[in-house]
Amino acid sequence: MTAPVRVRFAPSPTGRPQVGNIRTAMFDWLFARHTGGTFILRIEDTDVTRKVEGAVEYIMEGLKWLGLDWDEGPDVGGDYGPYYQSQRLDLYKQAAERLVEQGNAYYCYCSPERLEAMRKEQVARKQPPGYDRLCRNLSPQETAAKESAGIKPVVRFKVPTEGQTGFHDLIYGDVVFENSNIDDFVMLKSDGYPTYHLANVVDDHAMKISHVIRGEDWISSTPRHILMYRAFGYEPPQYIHNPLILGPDRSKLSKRHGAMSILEYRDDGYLPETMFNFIALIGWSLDDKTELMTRQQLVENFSLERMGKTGAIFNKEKLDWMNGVYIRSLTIDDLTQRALPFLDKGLPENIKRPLDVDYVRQVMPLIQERAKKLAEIPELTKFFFTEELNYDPALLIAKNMTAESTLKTLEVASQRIQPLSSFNEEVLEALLRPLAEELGIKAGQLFSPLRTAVSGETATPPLFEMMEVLGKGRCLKRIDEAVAKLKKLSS
RNA sequence: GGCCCCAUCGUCUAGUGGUUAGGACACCGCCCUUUCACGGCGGUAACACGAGUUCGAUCCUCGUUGGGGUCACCA
Repeated sequence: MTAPVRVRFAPSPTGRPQVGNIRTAMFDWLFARHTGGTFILRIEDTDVTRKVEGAVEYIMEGLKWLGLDWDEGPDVGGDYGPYYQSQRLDLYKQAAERLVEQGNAYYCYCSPERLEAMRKEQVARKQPPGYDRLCRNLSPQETAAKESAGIKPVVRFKVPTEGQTGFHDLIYGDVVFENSNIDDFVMLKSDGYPTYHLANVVDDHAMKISHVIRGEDWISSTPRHILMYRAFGYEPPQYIHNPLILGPDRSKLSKRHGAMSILEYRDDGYLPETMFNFIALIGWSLDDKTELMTRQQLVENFSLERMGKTGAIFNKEKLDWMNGVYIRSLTIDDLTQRALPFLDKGLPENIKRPLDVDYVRQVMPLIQERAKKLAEIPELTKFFFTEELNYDPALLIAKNMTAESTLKTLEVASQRIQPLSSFNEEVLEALLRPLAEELGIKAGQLFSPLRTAVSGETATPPLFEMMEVLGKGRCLKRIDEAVAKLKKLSS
């Protein structure tokens, strides 16, 4: 019989959730949901010095945004709490003391300064850096002396000096390390907090975690964990290390690369559907062609076996493409609702708020297939909202046209548009396309100045649809303004 | 540097002891077209190298090279 699947995402609250960590959380979640297991959120706040205020909230915000709901965690509780490691200090202390009593660990009184000097020297002598085990065999008298001197010790694990320690990773297979290459690492710090090594072993066991999914950068410390499980007499969980997300230079993705929190992607206007789909595809694939998948499809198809073992560069261009695909798949109402906050934030301040939702809804179809991120929608649509257009009058003049001919063309267009009783795409097309012919110019030579006159831009949605949304009054006013600009230009 | 991991187009990837080595992004053409997009069609582009095993290796083994990770009282 196999134990029920219980996986945890165990972030350290040191800032905003990075995509690499979020990906691990996604794999945890996908695996739990696929197997009907339990997904647990545990906060590893054992480094008082690195703790960042609000980080836990950010992490939860990021998870929720992607729809990664947890079954047990700090806010929802569960049978294995508390879910903050800072609230489980006694457990770690007891565990550490137990190993000391068993002879698997010992108190170390070495000062940070001594350790620092030791390391420096080891590096200078080209020796592999590592604790020299000075305190491993302290006599009771020496220990007593250190204690009475008031030195707060750390607890170090007594790593066997011979033999090997290995484990079977579900992705990487068997990985074996020589014990002689592992130093006596710290389990419990002098402030009474555990290190990651101790805390994760104690908690994963206490919380009955069945599978540990984490970044590949943890592989080299896994033997320490195995050694601890053995010392405690616990059965280690299954390990699944996944390859890292790399920056463009192929090194581990970090702030140096502008790395970015998942929340920044949200604020840039990437849809959660996109991020979910895209991130799942970094290091995992279904087959040789399926790329666009819903959350549900991902849950159904996810499997550890199809995870790769090579690090992957985060391909931003492809992300943009995929986001465009998802934006295009939205209904107009949905797109409108999602765009609203971005418009509110990104449109010039002098535009009246709140925005007219119905008007926004009319504009959306015109940019839906053009927007790659929600955050670029204000720029794409600003001329629908602003009164004043500022553009270089020279942009009004199309190919093989002059200021004079353009001026004349616009004047005629204005005259013809004025009497229109209905003002929509069809009517405009029926009026303007023949007009170009009548004037003896190409369609583009008429449409292009109109486009610029009406929008102030040279790249816009289709002219007639745009004019329809803008409305007759505003279009005429803008055409007349363009005429005035041209007059000024030629005078 | 020690230890560990990895290696298919520029990028993300599929793949098999015998394939024209497949897909996607990007890129380049062409088409559509009032601009920009979208869309359609087509194209350039990869098995790091060297041995070995084998009738035959991209695929299996070893080595080389390259890249990455890790060596804290951080996770």
